[in-house]
Amino acid sequence: MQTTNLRTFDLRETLYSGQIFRFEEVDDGFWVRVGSSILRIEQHGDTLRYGGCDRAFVRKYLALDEDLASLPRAIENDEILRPALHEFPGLRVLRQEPWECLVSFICSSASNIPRIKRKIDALCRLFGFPIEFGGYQSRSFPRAGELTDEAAMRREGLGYRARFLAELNEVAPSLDLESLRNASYDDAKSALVELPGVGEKIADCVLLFSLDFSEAFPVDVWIKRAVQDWYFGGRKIPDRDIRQFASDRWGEHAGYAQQYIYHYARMRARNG
DNA sequence: GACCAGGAATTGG
DNA sequence: CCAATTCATGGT
Repeated sequence: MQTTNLRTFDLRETLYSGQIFRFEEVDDGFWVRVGSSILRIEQHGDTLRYGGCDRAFVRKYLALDEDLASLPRAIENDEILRPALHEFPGLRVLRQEPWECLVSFICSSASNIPRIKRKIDALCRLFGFPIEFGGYQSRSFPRAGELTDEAAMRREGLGYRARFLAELNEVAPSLDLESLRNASYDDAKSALVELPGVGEKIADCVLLFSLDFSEAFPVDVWIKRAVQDWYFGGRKIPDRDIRQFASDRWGEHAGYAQQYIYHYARMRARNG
């Protein structure tokens, strides 16, 4: 177990903000499954204790290397987001591995979080291999090319997403997601929406959560309702106009604005 | 049992 | 181009 010091980072709020689905809170810390690894991560004040990976991985995955100098001001200046920033000052956008992110968010389509978790667990049971760390046992996330059995995925409750995943798996060998980092936001997004089961929302999730496109603004139903209610007096606004609004208002920080809107809206909904 | 959830794809203007 | 409908399944 190693430790590292932090300035502003809130592990708990970050993990519960809808970016990843393979984690479990146990004994004042978290088991986080990523790829074929199991991480144990605990936060005690501004100290992070972790095991199952090295320091470089933690910095990359938790995006502790990110330059957030101009972010607080961008959100602080938005009077609607200011309370969200003050309530969750350590909320961060993680940096996931793109294949796992893409597959996970294809599973997320038309599902709430418990259902998303079940679908992803089913994929790991079907196509992953056993993994263990610190007495915690689980299964690895399927790699590109390993989502081979559409019928099995249907039996395990993946529904119509089974066909998308099987089709995605077919083109996976020629799919270089990392190379999209070198493209413009528009070009990278255009490439992603060509993939089966990937529309603009999921493309934006992959761009924001794994490929460092901080301007990406995924519009799901929570974001749509919140933006309509908070910025447009409750009027119905098309998704395209919501994305344009976000780009105009927050620019390169739209991704973080989205994360604050999503988490804040969901936490408020839970408390009535 | 009807209806809803919630994104993508398809179909019908 | 835009709006309506369909998809698979679990929850109310």
